[in-house]
Amino acid sequence: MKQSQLFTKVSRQDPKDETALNARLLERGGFVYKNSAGIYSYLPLGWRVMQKIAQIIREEMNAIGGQELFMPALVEKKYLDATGRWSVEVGYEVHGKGEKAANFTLGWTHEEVLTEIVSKYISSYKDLPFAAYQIQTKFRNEPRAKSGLLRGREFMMKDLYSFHASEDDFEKYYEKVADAYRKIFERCGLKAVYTLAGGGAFTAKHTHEFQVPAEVGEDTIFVCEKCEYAENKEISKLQEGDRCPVSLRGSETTAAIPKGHEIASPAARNDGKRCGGRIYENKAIEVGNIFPLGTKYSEAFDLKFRDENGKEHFVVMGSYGIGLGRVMATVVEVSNDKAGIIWPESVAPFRAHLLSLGGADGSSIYEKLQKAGIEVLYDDRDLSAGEKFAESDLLGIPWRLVVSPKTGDGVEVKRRNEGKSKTVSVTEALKLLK
RNA sequence: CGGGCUGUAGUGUAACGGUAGCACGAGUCCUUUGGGAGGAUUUAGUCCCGGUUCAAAUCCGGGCAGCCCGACCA
Repeated sequence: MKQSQLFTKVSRQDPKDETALNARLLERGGFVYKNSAGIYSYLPLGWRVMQKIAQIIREEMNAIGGQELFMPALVEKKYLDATGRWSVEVGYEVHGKGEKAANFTLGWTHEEVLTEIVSKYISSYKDLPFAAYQIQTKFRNEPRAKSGLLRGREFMMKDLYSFHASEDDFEKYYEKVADAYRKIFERCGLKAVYTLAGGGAFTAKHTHEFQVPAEVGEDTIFVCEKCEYAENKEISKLQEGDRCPVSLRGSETTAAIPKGHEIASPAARNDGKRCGGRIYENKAIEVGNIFPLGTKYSEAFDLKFRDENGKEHFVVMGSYGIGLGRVMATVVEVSNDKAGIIWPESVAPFRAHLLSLGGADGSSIYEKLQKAGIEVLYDDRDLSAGEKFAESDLLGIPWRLVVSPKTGDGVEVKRRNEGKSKTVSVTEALKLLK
């Protein structure tokens, strides 16, 4: 894409009244536009990042058998009445003009909707297990939207739901999803800590969150320095300075640690006894969560199956969420410098940022890059070198290519996260970027 | 939902109760071109409603909005 045609522009100054780094950098760069507090438009650059994140999530969800679908954003009252969640305050009630009472809510979660759908198709143990997910806008009536994209009233979420014939089967899948989540966050360039937590409005059981340590985070977690075992402060009995309670190899699992948790960290498998590492307190951003739902929703919608003996049972369920905007904002929070964002290659809006300086024409290189299938943003505008460099740094595209009278037939290549550049032939540059 | 702070061109900011100014941006023209270039010229603003006053961006009341703290929360 040619930058001269990009309708958004970067701003030199931070937006007023915005302290969260992700909001400042993403708004300045023209990745997002704030329409209202906690409500954002994703502009072309930001939307490309979201698509990259969505694609990574899709690949990992599909890899564990997730079937993608798409459910309504308008959820009829009857669904939430079935579980007594109509009155939960996080929802926005909606009604048509002229109707007195709200008969719908803007979907803030979809357990009920999907469970009802599934109940029309599932009848035998042979139909289980399976999992389905969607990537969709969720609406939550946040009393206080804050921290840029981190807590919004409207946000893109991937929600996966799984359906099982037994608790055992569910638990196996739960671990599978946890692994998929680890891959997703790693691929997005995030170091997420698997954290034991509470379940809020979704379940009375313990759940797990994926937390990325960051000052701006609104959660507090206790993390073991050694094995990375972590608990959310909301439910934890730990304190900073405590010794890690995890029993390694799971042979001495304490009551506080749910089954399966002892394999949270590969490091934990190398030792035969208690971990004993020091516990640290950290602020963290919750980028994903996984919930056991038990039979709460299947009971509400009479979702049953018959086993081998013809006996009826309720389906055991789990739900698993990732906030896409929150992932994007978290990447910005943990990957930046004074000049701007440093996108990991996996989620960057473009792979290369080509700048032409001093009236040089970069169009032939631009075409070659495009022909080679490399996503490139070409800054073909008539601006000073300093301005182009500064904007390029702010946008944070991983590879910067410069053509100018100085570079002759070659092209100067620099990575966003490195200081030095080198001038190479165009062929060489294409090879580097492949 | 409680508390605090703040609302002035597109953005960031100034103005004692008395002429709304500056910078950046944007438009046009010329000159420039390796770390946010220079000149000329144009553009555009006091959140809303009410009150006090000869006079309100400024003081008062009420809304609305934004940010931050708390409560709440995927």
